[in-house]
Amino acid sequence: MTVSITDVARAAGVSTSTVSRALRGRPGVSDEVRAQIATVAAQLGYTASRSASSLASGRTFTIGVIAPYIGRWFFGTVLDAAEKVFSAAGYDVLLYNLGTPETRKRFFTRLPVRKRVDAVLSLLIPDEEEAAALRSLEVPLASTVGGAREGFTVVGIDDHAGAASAVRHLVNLGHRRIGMISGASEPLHWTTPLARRRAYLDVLADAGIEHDPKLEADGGYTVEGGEQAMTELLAASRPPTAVFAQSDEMAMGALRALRRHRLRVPDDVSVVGFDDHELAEVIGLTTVAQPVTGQGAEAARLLLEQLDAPDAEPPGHVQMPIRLILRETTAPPSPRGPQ
Amino acid sequence: MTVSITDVARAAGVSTSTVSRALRGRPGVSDEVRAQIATVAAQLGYTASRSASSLASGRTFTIGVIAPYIGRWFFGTVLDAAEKVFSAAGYDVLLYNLGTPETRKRFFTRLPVRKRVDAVLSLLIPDEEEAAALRSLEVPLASTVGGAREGFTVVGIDDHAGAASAVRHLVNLGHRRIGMISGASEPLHWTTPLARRRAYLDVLADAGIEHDPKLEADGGYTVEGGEQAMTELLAASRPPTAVFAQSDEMAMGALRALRRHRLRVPDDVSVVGFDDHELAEVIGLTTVAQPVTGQGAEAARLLLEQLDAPDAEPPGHVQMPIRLILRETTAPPSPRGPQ
DNA sequence: CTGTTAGCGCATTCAG
DNA sequence: CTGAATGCGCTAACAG
Repeated sequence: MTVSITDVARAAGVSTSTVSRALRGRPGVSDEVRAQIATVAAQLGYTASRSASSLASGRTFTIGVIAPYIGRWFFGTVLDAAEKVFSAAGYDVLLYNLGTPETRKRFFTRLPVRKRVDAVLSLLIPDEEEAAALRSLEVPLASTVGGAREGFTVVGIDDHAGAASAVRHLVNLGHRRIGMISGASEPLHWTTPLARRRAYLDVLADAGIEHDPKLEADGGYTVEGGEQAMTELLAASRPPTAVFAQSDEMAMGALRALRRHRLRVPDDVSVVGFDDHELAEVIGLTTVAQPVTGQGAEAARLLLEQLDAPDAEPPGHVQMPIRLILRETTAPPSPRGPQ
Repeated sequence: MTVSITDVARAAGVSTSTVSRALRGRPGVSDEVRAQIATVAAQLGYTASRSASSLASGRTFTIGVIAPYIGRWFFGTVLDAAEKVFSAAGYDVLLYNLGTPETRKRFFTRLPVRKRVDAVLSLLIPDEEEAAALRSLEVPLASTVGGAREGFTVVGIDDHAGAASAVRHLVNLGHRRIGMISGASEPLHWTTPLARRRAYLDVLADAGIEHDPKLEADGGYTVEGGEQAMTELLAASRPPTAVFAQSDEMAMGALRALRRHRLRVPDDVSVVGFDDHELAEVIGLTTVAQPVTGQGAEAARLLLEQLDAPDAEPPGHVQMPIRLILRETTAPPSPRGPQ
């Protein structure tokens, strides 16, 4: 039924080892024979069985990618970019969507990628135990999120600097009551929201603005969460005149809440997001842009580099540039005061 | 180094076949021995090599998913949903991003999934040659896009009915000059935009409205494309009072163009989209909703069903429900006329 | 219920 | 430059 290397060898009148060498471009085959074999293989529609060749060689030509979500813009975009780099180099991508605690736990205990991938790209921040499990695979590891981590090549951004630039922008515009909608604070090892919050506090302190805990709300990184969080902030006795949302999706939720409350943006309330979501421009959202596609591609590239040169010292942490993009959702506070 | 089935067998004092049977839950092993083996395997941190077991059994427990994009909302969402179903059933997902003509061509000529997957889910519409290539894999095939197709289980929507409901809505509001921003018309086998256009023409004809080719523009399924297309439409001598965009992303681009032209929505121009993108609600976009998550999950489920019962006749075409969602971007035409 | 024996399809020694 | 032999780790008959 399905054509194997033996069929090609027989049809070409050579041995299977010659076929193997010829097709993979290894030395030790005359150009003549090589061309002949290529022709025969094409005719027969031969493709080497990945299972068999990985079993024999130990290499899988497959990269495992683990992510907490796929449908969400940031992750889909990183994945898209990384996949292109991998496939261009002849690697396949094995995808694991680890959104729920159960799937996540099952993945790390059973480690289905063991002996199945040549490297792993993580789009989620593993806790210490999970990181150890990944290291036990003994393959190159990379990540596009979180801070530096032993055994991983992390291609990230300076979350503190990014968040600081957003909040400082609001301060410079003259805002004093600045709220924040933060990302999920639940998994403690998820350092991103912590770093961004730290920046928020630091900038306020620098500006001599007293921190008001009532001006903080959790938006869980979703549009709905952002909407709820904004609603909470508006319910305060003295609502903010400006809000820093830790992600564009939450910022969009905030915009919706403001619209429902008949508040104008930026006249009544200013809003800054974080990410530069593909629709941020459509909406006119002021935000901190991070090179999402670039992060995915760069992480993939660095992983391939390690695969090519296993002995070289892998880079630990690569910082990608960020920049504040001013659009239409921020302005000086209304002279009439909040509301 | 890495622990194999032989190590487990030796440690448990049984043969490798018993270990194999025990760990895969096959009959013919006493509960006692099975439990013992499970313990030993866990202690040693044993995971069966997928390469070896697929080579031996012919089954890969892997599903190939091919998509034209991943970062774009529709595809990311379908993929997310499908992956969850597959992984819950113990299957891994091999992802192929076939966005460019080159990657696409390479995939279909080399067919890297051959002997590597137990089934294929396609998020793109293959042309006849590509479909034949997939059929040659001799594994169950499913798709979430396009119309019925031989050898495929297609979980789609009634594009004609969906588009018709959108255009009819505009007609019912009293619009006579109704424009359309269509999806990429380039690959001829891409039937979706054709079906939606057909519906547009049909509804206009039904309403006794003469079709004006100047009221159609191509938006290539992107936000930027939608913006450009809308700009073109506005440049017409008699611009439309309402526009049907074949995707929400193009509708969002249209909204942006309208804003730039200082036209109010829906007062000056009404806009309807298609998809119910996650941000459509945030923007208040009237649109035709399709159950994207449901389509991905259902297609995955049907594929697994075929894997479980290879002899059963696979369903050819499953129609998922659609519905028009009225929000804030559509209203009767302004009594003052266009502009 | 359990062990023995053969491959699955290929890459890689080692000879020639 | 080429072919013959060996084994990667596992599953699937086949015996017992």
